[in-house]
Amino acid sequence: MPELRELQRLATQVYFRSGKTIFSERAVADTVFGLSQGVVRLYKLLPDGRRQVLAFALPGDFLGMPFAERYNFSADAIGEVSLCRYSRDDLTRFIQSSPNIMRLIIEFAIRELDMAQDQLLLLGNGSAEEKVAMFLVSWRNRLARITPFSETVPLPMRRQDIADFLGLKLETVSRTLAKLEQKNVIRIVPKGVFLTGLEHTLMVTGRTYQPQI
Amino acid sequence: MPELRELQRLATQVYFRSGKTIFSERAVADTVFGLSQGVVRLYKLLPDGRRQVLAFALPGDFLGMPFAERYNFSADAIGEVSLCRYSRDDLTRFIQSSPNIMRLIIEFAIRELDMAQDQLLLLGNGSAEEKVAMFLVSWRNRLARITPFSETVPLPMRRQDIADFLGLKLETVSRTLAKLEQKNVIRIVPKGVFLTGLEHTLMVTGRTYQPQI
DNA sequence: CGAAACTTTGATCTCTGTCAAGATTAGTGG
DNA sequence: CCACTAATCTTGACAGAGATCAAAGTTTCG
Repeated sequence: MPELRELQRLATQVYFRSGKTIFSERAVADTVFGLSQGVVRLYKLLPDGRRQVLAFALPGDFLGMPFAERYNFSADAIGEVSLCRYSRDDLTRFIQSSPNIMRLIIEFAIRELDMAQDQLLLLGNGSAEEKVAMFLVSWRNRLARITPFSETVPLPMRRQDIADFLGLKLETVSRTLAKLEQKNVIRIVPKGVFLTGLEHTLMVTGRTYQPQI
Repeated sequence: MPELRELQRLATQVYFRSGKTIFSERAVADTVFGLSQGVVRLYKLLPDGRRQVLAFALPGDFLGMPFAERYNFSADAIGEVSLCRYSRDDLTRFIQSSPNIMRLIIEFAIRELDMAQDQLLLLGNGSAEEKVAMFLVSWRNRLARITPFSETVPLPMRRQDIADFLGLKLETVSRTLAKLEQKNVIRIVPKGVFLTGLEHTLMVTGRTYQPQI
């Protein structure tokens, strides 16, 4: 689509170091980001400090929605991150200029919604083992779209991040990974896991998250 | 907005009796529905029969998304329901005809996404009591937008539906309602509850679901 | 009225959370 | 490069919220 070239010109490259917050929930969303490199955790906080990680964004993902007044969640860098920053006004003008782009945005929103709903299914119904297994498989599948496929899956995020994503405690994540290793369906390696027969333990659903864009 | 009159002419009124399925997940979405009267439960199923209720739709809500190829969830009537049915092609043409409408759709999608993410926060972090209390308050608030405000909140859905919405078992929902009644923050009445000091028990978050459209 | 569906309540069990102690890894400065 | 400290991760023991199993009570509806 020729419009996408145009979009490039509106972007400013920005960088964040590991752990830095890119934006915070409820802040006015005068900029929108597209992730170029690295991994970003998107999350919401409760007043008492409990946290729900909504997603781990990968290169190609949008952070924040055009047309949303404020950010609906916070985002911070997991490792070094580089982003395209767009001014919201520029982006809005750009989007409004083309029904094609409009439609892309709607389809993007629908995919996001579907992913969130799949996660609801998992959070509401899964055992710890189902949750962790499902997370590993869907993470592997998403990575496979942007890097050469490998059964050794890097896990740049902390155990605490995974726990908050799955609605578990970090000890439970750790124990569950150990259990999966006992079952010989994964092997835990530094900063990642090596997947073997994991799919078979996933009777939870034949579906995995559809990667975006 | 004058376009909304136009939209009326594209609709066919349809009716469903209590318990009937309006559409099923994964089916080709050649029609889109707007809910006129009644309550609809939106849900996903796992192969083994576990169910996640994603939302209870109220009059004014859209069921299914324009531009989505297939339904991402199933929907059935809770009580008698009347709907506006639109052919997807008609609706697509109509939407594409106006950037204003396009934008409304995007904003609708964003609201839906935000609601889903709030529910993730609740499912991942809430105790049974927080979940039930939060459900009652947000349900009351949504109803308040379409019917004269009343502290007696009708609950047309089954306990099982509430349980599947909150990621609990129906016995737990029943027990938790009983506990809230003991605490004198609700009173259980036939087909509903009477709310008294419930907000105070909600330290979970000051936020409640934003009703849609 | 009677059967089926739904809800409540009770007893027990189990998974996950909680608390705590080590082990491992990462980061820093000498 | 190594020693030292802080952060992260693993593992253990125990407790508790919610699940499971079961039965009784209530509502719905033909």
